[in-house]
Amino acid sequence: MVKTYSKNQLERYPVYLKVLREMREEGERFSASSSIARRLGYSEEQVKKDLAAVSPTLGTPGRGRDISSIIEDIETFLGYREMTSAVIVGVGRLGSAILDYPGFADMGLDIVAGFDSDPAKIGTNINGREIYDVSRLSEIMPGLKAHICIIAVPSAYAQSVADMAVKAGATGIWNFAPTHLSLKKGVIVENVNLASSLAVLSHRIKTNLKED
Amino acid sequence: MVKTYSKNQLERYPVYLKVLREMREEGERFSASSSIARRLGYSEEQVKKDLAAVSPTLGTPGRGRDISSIIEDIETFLGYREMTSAVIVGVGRLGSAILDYPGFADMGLDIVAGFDSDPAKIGTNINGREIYDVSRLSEIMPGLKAHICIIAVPSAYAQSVADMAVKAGATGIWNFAPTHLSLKKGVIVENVNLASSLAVLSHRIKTNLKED
DNA sequence: TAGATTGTTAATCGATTAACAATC
DNA sequence: TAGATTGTTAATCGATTAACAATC
Repeated sequence: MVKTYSKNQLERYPVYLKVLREMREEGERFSASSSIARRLGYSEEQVKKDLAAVSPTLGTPGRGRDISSIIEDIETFLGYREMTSAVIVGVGRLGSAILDYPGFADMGLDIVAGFDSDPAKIGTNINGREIYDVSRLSEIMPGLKAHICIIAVPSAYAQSVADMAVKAGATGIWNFAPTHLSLKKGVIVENVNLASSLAVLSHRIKTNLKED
Repeated sequence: MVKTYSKNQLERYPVYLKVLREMREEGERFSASSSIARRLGYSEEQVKKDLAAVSPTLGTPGRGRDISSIIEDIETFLGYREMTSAVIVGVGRLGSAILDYPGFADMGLDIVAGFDSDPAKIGTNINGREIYDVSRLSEIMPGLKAHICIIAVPSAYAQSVADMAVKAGATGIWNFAPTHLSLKKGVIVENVNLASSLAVLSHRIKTNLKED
């Protein structure tokens, strides 16, 4: 009887959070599933189910849910209220964009160090995070107590970086390289695949045009 | 009897492409669904269905499919063999990383111009693409025949940029800002939402740990 | 009280997996 | 020919939507 959450469902929670915070900014105190659904283009039933699945705080029939409570419940569910350490490998343009983005801290993700192979970058500091030689990954990572490795290196190096990271204790890989990684069971890989995202966009546009 | 493709399915095609190109590099000429499935951790049936859905070239029982033919068929299906023009709004760290990435051209996406509000960037050139003042978006975009707008501005500006882009003829929005956009029916929005991606990763790691 | 919205069970819809005849 | 793998139909599984009693 353990609750399970599909990938799609998990992806919706940060979206709810965003909208609920907006509603709170606008001065609302309570929100009905129907109003959230309308804003997001979701069905009302889906919103009800999704929120009930993570919120022990019950809603009030006739009035809706207390916005601050759901925000808190979603934040707790998503792990935003405790910090997890991560390292990033590859601090090129994309990697430094990630390091520079302040939002991850609010999501409970603390990127504590960076690694790169470029001598010009090694020893520097990006946003207070030291950049080390990637060859020292397995030496340094365990001491940082980081179990998430963000991979932002070119495709060709991604698999070997992932292998090193797993040896150094990574249980989760956030892969920004446009390539598939094979890792032993038990290691979670989440891919940010722009080619896939673009495929969806292009196909939808094409299909949409044909309909007219 | 028109074939339809789910979001998940569409997202898989670029992954197949990557693996098939690797197999070709390795000197293979034919591939069985089972071997592709094994590499990717997909089920064999899924691979068979996915490939059959986009490939008019039939496979050979007992031998598999001709790798070069499927590659060609997937590329055609994904629209990689004809160019579509796009503009990008916001050329900060993320925006310039996107402009700098050479891969999109191979996916049929031609980013023809950039827009920003920073006077220091306006009038410059990134990778051969002129950067214009964002206030001139509606004036310049129609002449570029670009119907896709990539949004890489801070959240607060994303909705108004999207509205401008749609007025200027955009039918597709590739949204990298961490916010939900509301647009009129018929405009396709595809979000690259790192918060959602991280939510999936974190939850999977947590669940995984509990299982042990 | 009446209206609105909750939480939840049942029905539907869609996607994935299993099974198998066809065939190179 | 026998083995392998195809393409496709049927079965299963899971997620979304519909329906509705409970209640503030």
